[in-house]
Amino acid sequence: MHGEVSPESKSERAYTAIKTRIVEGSFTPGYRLVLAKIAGDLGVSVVPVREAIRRLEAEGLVTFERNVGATVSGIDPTEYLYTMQTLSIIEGAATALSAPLIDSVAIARARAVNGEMRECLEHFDPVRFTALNQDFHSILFEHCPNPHILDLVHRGWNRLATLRSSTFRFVPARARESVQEHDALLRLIESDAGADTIERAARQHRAATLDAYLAQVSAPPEPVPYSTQEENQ
Amino acid sequence: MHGEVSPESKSERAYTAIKTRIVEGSFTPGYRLVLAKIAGDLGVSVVPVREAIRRLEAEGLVTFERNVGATVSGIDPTEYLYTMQTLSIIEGAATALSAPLIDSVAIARARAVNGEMRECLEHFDPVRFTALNQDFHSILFEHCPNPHILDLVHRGWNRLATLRSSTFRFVPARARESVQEHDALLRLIESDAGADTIERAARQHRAATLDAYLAQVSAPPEPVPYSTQEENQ
DNA sequence: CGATAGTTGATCGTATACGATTTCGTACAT
DNA sequence: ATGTACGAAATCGTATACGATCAACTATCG
Repeated sequence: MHGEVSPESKSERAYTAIKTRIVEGSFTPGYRLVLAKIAGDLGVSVVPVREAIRRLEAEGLVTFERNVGATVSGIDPTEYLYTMQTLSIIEGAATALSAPLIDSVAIARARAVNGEMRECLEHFDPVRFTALNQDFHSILFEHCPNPHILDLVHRGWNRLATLRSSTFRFVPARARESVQEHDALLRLIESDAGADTIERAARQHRAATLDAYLAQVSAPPEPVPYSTQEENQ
Repeated sequence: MHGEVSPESKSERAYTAIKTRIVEGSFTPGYRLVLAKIAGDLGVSVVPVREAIRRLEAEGLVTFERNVGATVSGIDPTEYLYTMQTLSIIEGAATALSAPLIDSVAIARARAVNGEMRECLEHFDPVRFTALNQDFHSILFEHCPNPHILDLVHRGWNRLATLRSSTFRFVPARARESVQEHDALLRLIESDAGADTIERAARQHRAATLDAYLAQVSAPPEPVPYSTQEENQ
């Protein structure tokens, strides 16, 4: 048992391994990515790991500083804001472009997922709800014919995943509205509403979640021990 | 005595060097990026070059294939289409977000640039016109407060630069319309039109260039797959 | 007691070396 | 003449080695 043809390079494996741990949350924001450590864990040398980290850097999942090292990015609360805003635009467009290509089967699946979300509202589990939320939206934008846009949407979701906020943990009230808006969105798509209408609705849907979050964090008295300056609006 | 403290790593230098040559066009699409060659030219080893290429790969400027190598991407004409469509969305949003922050000085500068473009129409030089076009739009979106979006706009422009088509070489007729639309866009911004209006105008402006290009390259007047007919609602 | 210079350890940056894979040309057989 | 098999050259992938840099700690001086 030797020489199994490995279809993916070690660099690739390092990339997916690190990315997975970041997205799944075992590498939390701020986590220090030490090259030798990771290389050791994966049983490879540092060179492939370096390449992997360069890619992750270009994607914005990790922050890199010369002669210091890489850390999982996403601590900054303004980062969340920027990411959500960007995603509202990109995902809105992706959903609109995708809409004409969504068949009734996909609609039914989306509706089923949204049903689960509705059930989930009872004994509320923010993490599960967020996961379902991603499933739901994936169904809607995954048919987007423009691969660039689709890629940007995925990157946006990954970024959000690193922030691990589960958003809805902070604004549980928003969850209920969210489910309703999902239904409305599905109806729009089903009725072949104009791309413009769908785009606006999808963007608005996400923007509303962001607004709810912002309203929430600006009210409570407990300031975060890190940096809490900036962003007045 | 020893070399001046170099604030940037060789990896960094390799990155900017390669990127510059791609954007400036001395590395044309399809160009084969041989690691050892580049390393030799830059007087470094292959390791930093590999890292640089990984980053460029993640940005989409180069395409990478395992055990084969990297090539400057952008040969595919559909790539142009996808990039333009994506950019129309991103740049539209960036311009709209930027608009409220554009002061009269910037407006004046933009108007001056557009004046040069108008002059340029006489003895038409597509390359110069395209460069001015970038200057013009840069003034409009550069104030965008969301760094992610701004970054995406830059990446989009870079991608376009690699395709080096100068677009207007293919559709010179579009140049004249373009200048007029620029004026209209400036008027909208000056009059504090709604973000929505500005976004729509900016997006439409770029989409129209894309449509003109598509109409040009496909002689048979087929309904174009990804054009911008989405004004119904 | 506080501040600053020196020292040590951890970690990064890059070069070099060598095995692995692909590509392409050439010779041979049909 | 065409197709296949073999082999050599080019290029990539990864490991290892070592110098460079940064951060933390300690010791010494005021």
